[in-house]
Amino acid sequence: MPELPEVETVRRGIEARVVGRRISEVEVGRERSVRRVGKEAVIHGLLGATLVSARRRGKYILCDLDTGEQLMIHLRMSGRVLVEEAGTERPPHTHVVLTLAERDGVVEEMWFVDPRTFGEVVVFDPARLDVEMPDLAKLGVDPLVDEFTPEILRERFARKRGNLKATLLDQHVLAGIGNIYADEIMHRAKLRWSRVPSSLSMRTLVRLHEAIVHVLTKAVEAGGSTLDDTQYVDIDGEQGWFQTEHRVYGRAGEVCLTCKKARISRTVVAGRTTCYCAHCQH
DNA sequence: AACTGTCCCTGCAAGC
DNA sequence: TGCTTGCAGGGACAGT
Repeated sequence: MPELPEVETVRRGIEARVVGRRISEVEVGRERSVRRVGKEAVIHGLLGATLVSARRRGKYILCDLDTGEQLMIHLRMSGRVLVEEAGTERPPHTHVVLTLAERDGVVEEMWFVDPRTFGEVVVFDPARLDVEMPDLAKLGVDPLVDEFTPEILRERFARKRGNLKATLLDQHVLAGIGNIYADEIMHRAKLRWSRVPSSLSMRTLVRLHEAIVHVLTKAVEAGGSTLDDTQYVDIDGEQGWFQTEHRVYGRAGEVCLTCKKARISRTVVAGRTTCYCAHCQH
């Protein structure tokens, strides 16, 4: 499932293969994928435009266009972005196709593919961010893009009386962490999901901060995680391999790789499957 | 204000 | 074998 590392991998692919290219044709097959602003706005906003950058905040991919507008892509659960030569057979659930004008005699297409249709493609005027993209405007701190220190973590956690896992998943607090990396981060920090964020000592916050940066950075280096039951791949169709580094996620019932004593426990927190080691995490 | 539960959607795997 | 059921989950939204 695309979280910060998977989204960052896709962003890099867009930067390498799509930025600088003019969009010569736009096809929208499924209107649900463009539900926020509608089919006409997306087609009108992208046709003839050139992507001039590919940035990311949390799980949002943001591309500046030479028209002054921005393209936003959110993969949600099952979204994928692929670039293939025009004429290549498109996979099922290809909902948006951007044809990239000919370069070196080759015409390519950027596909937005999304079986579960939670993902979306939006074109908007950045001056109207607060109105059109309130979720993006209220996004929390991105641990790899924004300034991120243990002190910032302390400020963000100060009034949080719920549990640590729900807080790590709250995109208004920190942006980019999803279910897999929340579990992996808490295991590295040796913290139980049930800890209360506002009660954590500065020493503990320093440990958590290190775990957040470490896990996300290593996962980005690995190209993200590709799980058995999902089809996450990068823009060239390549899998990530961070799943081989997972120490708790998807390992319920197996022996903990760190203490080699306890078996990984499984429970449901904030509606999400949660895996942790009861021996290592307190 | 902060937190919890529900819903959206499809593919896949387990169970009968 | 072929069906049904459950599960996966990001984030908006409604309700407490």
